[in-house]
Amino acid sequence: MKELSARQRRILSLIVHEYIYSADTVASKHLVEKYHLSMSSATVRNEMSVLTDEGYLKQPHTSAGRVPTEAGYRYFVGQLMQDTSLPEAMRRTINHQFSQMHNDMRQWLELAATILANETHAASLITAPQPVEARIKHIQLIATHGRQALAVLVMEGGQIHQHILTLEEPVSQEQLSILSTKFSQIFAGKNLHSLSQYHGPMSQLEKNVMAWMEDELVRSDQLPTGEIYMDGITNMLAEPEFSDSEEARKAMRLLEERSLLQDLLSQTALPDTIGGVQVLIGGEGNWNDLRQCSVILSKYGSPGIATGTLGVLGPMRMAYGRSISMVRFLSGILSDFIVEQW
Amino acid sequence: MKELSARQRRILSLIVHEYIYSADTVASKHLVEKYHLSMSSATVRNEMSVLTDEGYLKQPHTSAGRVPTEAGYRYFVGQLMQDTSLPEAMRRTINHQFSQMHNDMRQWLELAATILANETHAASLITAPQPVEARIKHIQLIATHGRQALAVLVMEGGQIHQHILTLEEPVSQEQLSILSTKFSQIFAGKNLHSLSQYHGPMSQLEKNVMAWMEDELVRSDQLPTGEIYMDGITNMLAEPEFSDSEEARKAMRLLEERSLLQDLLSQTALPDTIGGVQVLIGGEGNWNDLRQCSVILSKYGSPGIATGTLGVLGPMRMAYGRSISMVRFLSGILSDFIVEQW
DNA sequence: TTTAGCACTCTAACGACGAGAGTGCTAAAA
DNA sequence: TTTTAGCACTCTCGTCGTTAGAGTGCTAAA
Repeated sequence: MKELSARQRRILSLIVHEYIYSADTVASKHLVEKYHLSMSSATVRNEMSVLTDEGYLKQPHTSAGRVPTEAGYRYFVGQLMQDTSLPEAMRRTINHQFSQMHNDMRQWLELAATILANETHAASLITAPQPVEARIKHIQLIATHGRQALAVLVMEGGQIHQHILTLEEPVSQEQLSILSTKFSQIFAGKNLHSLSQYHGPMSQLEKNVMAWMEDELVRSDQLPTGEIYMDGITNMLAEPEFSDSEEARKAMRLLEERSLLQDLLSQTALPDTIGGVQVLIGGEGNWNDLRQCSVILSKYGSPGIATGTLGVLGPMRMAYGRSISMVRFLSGILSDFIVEQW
Repeated sequence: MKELSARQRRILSLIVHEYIYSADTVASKHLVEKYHLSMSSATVRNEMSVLTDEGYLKQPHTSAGRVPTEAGYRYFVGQLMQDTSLPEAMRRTINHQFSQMHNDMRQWLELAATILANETHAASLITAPQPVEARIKHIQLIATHGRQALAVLVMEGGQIHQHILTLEEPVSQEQLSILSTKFSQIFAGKNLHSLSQYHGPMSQLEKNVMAWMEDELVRSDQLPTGEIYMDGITNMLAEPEFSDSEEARKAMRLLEERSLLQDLLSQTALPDTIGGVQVLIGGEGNWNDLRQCSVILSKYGSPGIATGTLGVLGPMRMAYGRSISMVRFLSGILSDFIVEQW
């Protein structure tokens, strides 16, 4: 596979641009006219022919314009795309929206998902941040109602697990407070894995609490993360490539199937990586149902504290520049939030 | 609009059945053959003609079979449908699945949404249960990390609000405990509306807590509920009426737009109500985007404690009998859970 | 190396056509 | 009076042939 000449690169770039814009095959003549190229359509045709041989373009049928191939998109994203950063005005608008939120992670994640979906016209996905290396800081039990008690586990990072315990019999707040103090002293500084080292006589209540904490451990261990925030799923349906609805279903099934989605979001170390943003084109890897789609992913958070993943899923014919900037920008916002809050 | 004869009712019923099954226009001859009717197709045709005049059937074009109209479905649901209850085996299977869950509301709601979607082949919707008449029982502040504190508000029903407060400066757990006790004494038994009656000098911390509680009040006041659990959205795409994807988008947009969805789910006092289950056909009311759809809704929970809504959204050509039984059954399961747990 | 010109190919749109499905009507049968 | 057989009529759907137009690939000249 030869190096492409500057002119070939230019033409490839324009074709990708134009196709992303119009969703229609792009013809040599059209290109020359629209971009006032200083060459004839015949010349463009020759170059297009080369690009086709090299595998960057294809034509749906013999006498139609060209369309980028998967390789074409990949070359575009990796080599041609100028790294547009978001216009200042938009940054400000978005920052403003976040500043009007409460300091609530959920709300921020929802807002981020909404903005991401609206601005990219694709489906947005965000996993809740997953705390790193969890150590227990404090345990508090609170009587709520009858035989119910709320157990709160505060971790050193500052994040919280909680659960409602159903007790054998009602227990007063005093007793619960005493137990809280005891447990806090025993487990402070330990991580959840060291729970199993604690043995000895336990009341029913204590067993209850222990059982829950172990449960919490198992859960935080095996699930890469918990909730997933999404928005803009219907944006996909608006794209012409999904008008047949069978293709759309395939891609969307993946969004509903949590386990598949988790797999996808935990993808890492992929070919095209730009400043922490990963681009998966045409379901590269083994995402058969995503052959028509591209995915842009980025981690966010702070390595020492907690990390999550955010990204967009859209048709391969996607505004990569804008989407990548958007993902990167929102990743930054959420990271800052985490650092500040935790 | 005259009364329908028994035979007319029978034929209407069969047509609705058949259309729900086949998604295709149903012809007089087809009906006679498939169901071994003891009359000729001509007779059926005459009756179909009457049913068409009465507005229960229509034909897509002059020489095609009949298809139920909105009114036809409504008559079917209201008058013709025999009230099938779920087979015992299925009840057991489902009960078993729930029994294997932890006592966690979230998990139950998710499971219910999944089962509902799979069994009805439609999209399922469940709102988290919303507590009724909230009175404060206890307030607890817990130091978490630096200037962060977790504030927990326990209501008499037993449900919990919580929030992470960011304080002006670090505050020790002792101080927080003192304040917790003070606030608990002042507000115990009050509902959130009486917060505003408390005035007088307050520390920055106290103001902080108060502000949050008022906030919580406003939120629980205006939002009918919080989270919404869904599943099976892609089931809609599989239905032939949504193969054109434009219609599908309209309906799905509604699922993404939280505010619209809230409106829909809080619909109540609708025409067709069967044992607490409400059936909305063809977006009756003013749901223009749901013209092709039907919605089956039921409240669940316990009037004194907390209630939520669950339901399914599918094409008008939907298996009403099965869906209604399913909704009713799951509504019962969730109600029991709430009564038991709270 | 570029470009004008032209032949060639393929799609998309259109209309014609026939087959088939299903009805509505009429007149006979029950 | 009700049911049914028979038949003409209507409308859709798939197929085919045709055409217009878009766009290419190639060739030969600039």
